[in-house]
Amino acid sequence: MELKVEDFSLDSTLTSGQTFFWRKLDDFWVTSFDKPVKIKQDHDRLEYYGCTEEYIRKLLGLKDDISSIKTELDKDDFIDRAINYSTGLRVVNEGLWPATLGFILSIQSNVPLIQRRVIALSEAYGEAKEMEGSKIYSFPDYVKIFESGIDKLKCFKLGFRTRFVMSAAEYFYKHNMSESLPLEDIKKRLLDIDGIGDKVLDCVMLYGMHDLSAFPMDVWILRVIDKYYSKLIRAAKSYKSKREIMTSYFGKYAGYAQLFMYNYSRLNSTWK
DNA sequence: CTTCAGGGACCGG
DNA sequence: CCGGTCCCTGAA
Repeated sequence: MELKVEDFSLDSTLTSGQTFFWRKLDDFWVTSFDKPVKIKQDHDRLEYYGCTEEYIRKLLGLKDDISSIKTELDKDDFIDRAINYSTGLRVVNEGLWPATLGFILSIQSNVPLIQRRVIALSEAYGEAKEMEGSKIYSFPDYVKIFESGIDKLKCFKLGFRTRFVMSAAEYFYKHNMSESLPLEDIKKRLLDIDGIGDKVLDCVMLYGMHDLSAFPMDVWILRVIDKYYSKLIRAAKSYKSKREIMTSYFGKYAGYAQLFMYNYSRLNSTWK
């Protein structure tokens, strides 16, 4: 199966720290959020197996009108540079639970470490499925995590994140966390989970629910806005007040501005 | 060997 | 709002 794309880069989208459950096997990127899927890009052509075109377009943010979004966000010199540096980048839409687990595991961690943790958990709490002869584990299941108990989870050396992961698994197990709930209800519920604060919440809403108005601020973004948007944020000290200012500045697509700025700010990072 | 930071959250004051 | 602390890993 294949699909034409424009202003899209599979490599940069999947290695930009939004999603942690992809592996590159030969020329293909492979994942299994529920069933095994593999995708390869050749210029403006995406070649994919294991799912529908609709699935791909949703998962990789290909439904977004990226040129309109970039035009609307292009409000100053700095974001203009970030936009031009981020050709092909899209905000993914990987689902509520995958984003919740991924960004709990991201706390005080670097990207390769997060990826290793998700892979390791998938081999214990995911389901092994076959794809063209090779075994692919699906995303860690919160039911299995909860039912297996805390002692097993400790084997994965997640540090203080162990109880956070169990808290999330228990919450998803016991409550109805449907993605079709109103966004405000989902936010309120997520904050009841031990290990989800403002920042992780914003990541889950942006990358898990594709709420493009969400504006997660990690240490890199905070450095950037302190430097380049100091006039805007002025007296704002707290996370909430800074977020309020930045989202009202960039508008309903603030999440894309955040992704471009994050990507641009990591030019000199150690793992790129 | 030690030190430090990595896409923070939580608790106490 | 501020500052200390939490667990683990890898780089310096």
